[in-house]
Amino acid sequence: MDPLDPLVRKLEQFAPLPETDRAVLRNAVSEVIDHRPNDDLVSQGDKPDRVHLLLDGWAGRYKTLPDGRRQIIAYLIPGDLCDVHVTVLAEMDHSIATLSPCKVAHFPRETLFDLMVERRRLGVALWWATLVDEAVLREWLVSLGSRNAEERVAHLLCEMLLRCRAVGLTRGDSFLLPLTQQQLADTMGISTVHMNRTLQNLRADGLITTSGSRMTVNRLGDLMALCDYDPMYLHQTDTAAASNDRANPRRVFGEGV
Amino acid sequence: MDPLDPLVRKLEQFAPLPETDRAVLRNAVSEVIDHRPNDDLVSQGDKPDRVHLLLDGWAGRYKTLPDGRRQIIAYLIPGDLCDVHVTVLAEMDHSIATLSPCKVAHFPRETLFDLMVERRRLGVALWWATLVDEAVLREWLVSLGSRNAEERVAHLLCEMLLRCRAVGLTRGDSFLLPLTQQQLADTMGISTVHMNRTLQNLRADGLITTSGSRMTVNRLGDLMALCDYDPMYLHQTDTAAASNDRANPRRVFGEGV
DNA sequence: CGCAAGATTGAAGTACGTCAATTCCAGTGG
DNA sequence: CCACTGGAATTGACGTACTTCAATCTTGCG
Repeated sequence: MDPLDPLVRKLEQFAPLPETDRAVLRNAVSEVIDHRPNDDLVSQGDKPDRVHLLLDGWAGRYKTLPDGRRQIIAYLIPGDLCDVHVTVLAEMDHSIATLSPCKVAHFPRETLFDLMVERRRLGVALWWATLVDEAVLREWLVSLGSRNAEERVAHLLCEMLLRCRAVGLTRGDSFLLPLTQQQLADTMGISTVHMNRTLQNLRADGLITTSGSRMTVNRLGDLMALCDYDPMYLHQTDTAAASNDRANPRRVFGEGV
Repeated sequence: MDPLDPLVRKLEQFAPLPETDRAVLRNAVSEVIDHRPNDDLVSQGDKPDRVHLLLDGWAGRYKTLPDGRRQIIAYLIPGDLCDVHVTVLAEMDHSIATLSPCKVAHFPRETLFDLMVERRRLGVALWWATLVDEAVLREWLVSLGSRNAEERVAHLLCEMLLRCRAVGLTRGDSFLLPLTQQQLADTMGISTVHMNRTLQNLRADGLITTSGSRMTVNRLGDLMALCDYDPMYLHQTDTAAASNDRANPRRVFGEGV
C-alpha cells in the first residue's frame, strides 16, 4: 500500500493529481518513522530543514505559556503536512507534537520548495491545503471566542468526523479519536473537569457514544444543529468527502439511547 | 505619494522588492475607493473576482453566529491584502468589513494569481504575508483559549503597536486605534462591559493612556511582561520594524500617573 | 493482580456575562 | 455660542458558566 495515499487523497479534494506529480512526491519522501505519543516533531524556535508528513495517528500544533498552560492550536491527521510554512518562514513559531502513536515521513525542505515552484499544479494543491488549514483556524477562533463549551465540543466533533471521512478514516458516523480528555480540554480552552462534564452532557443527550477511543456520532443532524455547523469552511468537494467513507455511505438517523 | 507604499513596506519586511516587481504591482492595481465604517468589502459565500488592498483605515475579518454574536477574526491595517486566498479558494468562508473609514484599492483575481505564479520573488513575498497572517491567527487562538481578559487586551495592544510600527503608522509608542469598545469586545470574545472594565484596569495601572482614538503605551516593557509577549510570531526583521517608526525611535520608560 | 494514567465526582470560588441606567461627547442646527 | 441628539463609554447589582481542589473510581496492561 502506498504510504502517500492519505496525502494524495487529501490533495485530490482540490483537484486530480496526475501520476507524474505523485511520482515526484513519492520520489522525494523519506522512509517512515514511528513515534510514541507526546513526542515533539518540531519545537518552537527550530529552523527545521524538512517537512513532516503524518501518515498514521494524530498530532497537534501547540504553544505553551510560561505558567504551564498549553493551548493546542490545530489537529493534524493522516495526510496532513505538518509544517509546509518552513519553506518560507525559517523559524517555527509553535511546536508540533504527536498526540497518539504516529507514523511520520518527511520531505527535505529545499526539495519541497523547488517542487512547489516548479510543478505548478502540485504547488497550487499544497497552497490550497495551507489555506484550508487557515480556514479551520478561523473557525476554531470563532469557537473559542463565541461558543460555549458544549457548542465548541460539538463543533470539533463535526469537523473531525468530516475531516476523517475525507481521508477514508471513518466507519459510518464513527471515527477513532485517540485523545485524552486533557488534550481535548487544552484544545477547547476549558478545564479537564469541564471537558469531562461536557462530554457527559452530549452522551446523556444521546448525541454521541464513546467506546474506548472510538467516537460515534449518533445523530449528526442534531449535533450539527446544536453548534450551527456549516462545513463550508473545509472547502471540501461534497462528492470527494462522501465517496471516501469506508462503509455506511448513507447516514443512519436512528434514535440514540 | 505612491498608494502602494504601505504594501511595499510590508512585503519588504520579508525581502527587498525590486523596482520591476513594484511596477508590475502598480500596473495591476485599481484606483482608490473610499469606504465608510462598517461597510462589507466581501461577504461570506461570495466568489469575488478581485483582491482588496487596504490603503488607509482598519478593516476586519469576521463571522456571525445565528444568534447575532459576531466574532472578529483578524484586523487588517494599511498595506494588508484582504483576501489573497480567493486566488485559490473560490468561495469566501468569512466576511470582511471596514471598521473605520477606509481607502481601498484592488487587483483583478486572475492578474494577481498569474503574477504570483510568474514572478517568483513577488509570489513568495505574498505567500510569506499569508503565512504571517496565519501565525497571527494562531497567536489569537492562544489568547482566546488560554489568556484572561487583561492578558488578551495587553497582547492585542502589543501586537497592533508592532504591526503599525512596521508600516510606519506609529508615533513613538502610540498609534491610532480607530475602534469602538464594542468592536474590541467582539474581537476578544468578551462582553462590552468587561472590555470597558479591562481597559480601565490597564489605564489605572498606568500601562496605557487613551485620548480620542489614539492609544499610547506608557510602559511597553511592563505591558509585554503582563501578557508574556513574544513578537517572534510576527516574523518581522527587527531592523525593518524599528526603522519604520516615524518619531521617538527610542522608547521612553517614564512613570505613568 | 496491581499499578498508573485517565475518567469521574462533589463542593466551593471567581472571572466574566447580562440588564438597565446614567454619563460623556462629538457633531448639528438654531 | 448653546441647546439637542445619538452613539459610545461607564457604572452598579446580580446571575452563571466555568475553574480549582481534592478525592475516588475505572481501565488498559505488564
